[in-house]
Amino acid sequence: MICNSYKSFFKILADDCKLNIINILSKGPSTVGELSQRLHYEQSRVSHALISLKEFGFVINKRNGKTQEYQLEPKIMIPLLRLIDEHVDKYHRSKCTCKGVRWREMK
Amino acid sequence: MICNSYKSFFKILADDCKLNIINILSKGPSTVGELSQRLHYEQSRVSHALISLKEFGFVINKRNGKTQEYQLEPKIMIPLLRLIDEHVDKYHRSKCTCKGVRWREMK
DNA sequence: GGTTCATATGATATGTAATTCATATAAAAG
DNA sequence: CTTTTATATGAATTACATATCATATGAACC
Repeated sequence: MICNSYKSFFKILADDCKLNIINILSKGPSTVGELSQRLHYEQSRVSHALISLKEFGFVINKRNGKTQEYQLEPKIMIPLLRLIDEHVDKYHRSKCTCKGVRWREMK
Repeated sequence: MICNSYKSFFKILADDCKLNIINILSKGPSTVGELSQRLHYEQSRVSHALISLKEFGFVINKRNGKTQEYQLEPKIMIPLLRLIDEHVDKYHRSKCTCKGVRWREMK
């Protein structure tokens, strides 16, 4: 493996499952089970996604007894999401059919 | 199509070809042919990549006679690349075997 | 108008990462 | 120490974006 950090950076985030997770975590910490329920995803699907997000430093976790609480790594995720929001607003507001809705869950 | 702008944002960038193009364009504008030569990519490969970058507002273009000159859209790309550099530095310096090299072309 | 150079478009095949399913670990509780 | 709850791991299939190849458009020059 060489210096393909940029590719990994984007590839990891280019996924409905992980983005829906990030969207929920942007409102506060959550556990694997909670995410799995709210998104109607298999537990293992959420777990796989969280682990790859964690490996790249997008989320951090803390064990609480049996459960594992995940949250966004604020230093990267907050400015990143703001940057994307601004870009999306500017370039794609017109192309987006759902007015005022910044986010909609994706299968 | 619904509001999947976030997914598109990352999906478009999660690609060696487009990232190598962005890397070159970060040093200045270039044409399809120049990029194709420098990267040893098929012309159509570069063209496809540039068009999808353009559709999402990552690059802008200007026709110059027969050639088409592409450049990065500075408002989004400059802060984005800086943000990623910082994150990659912080979280992955240790995992990267090639010291001091920020970028290496990828097949 | 015909030819050449530069880029774009479209359809199919290919390659890679996510999903799924089965199972393993880990922690608490009885 | 067995059971239950919560999460993680691994292997195989599936799904989807990219690469390729063939062709089309577009601009300049004769």
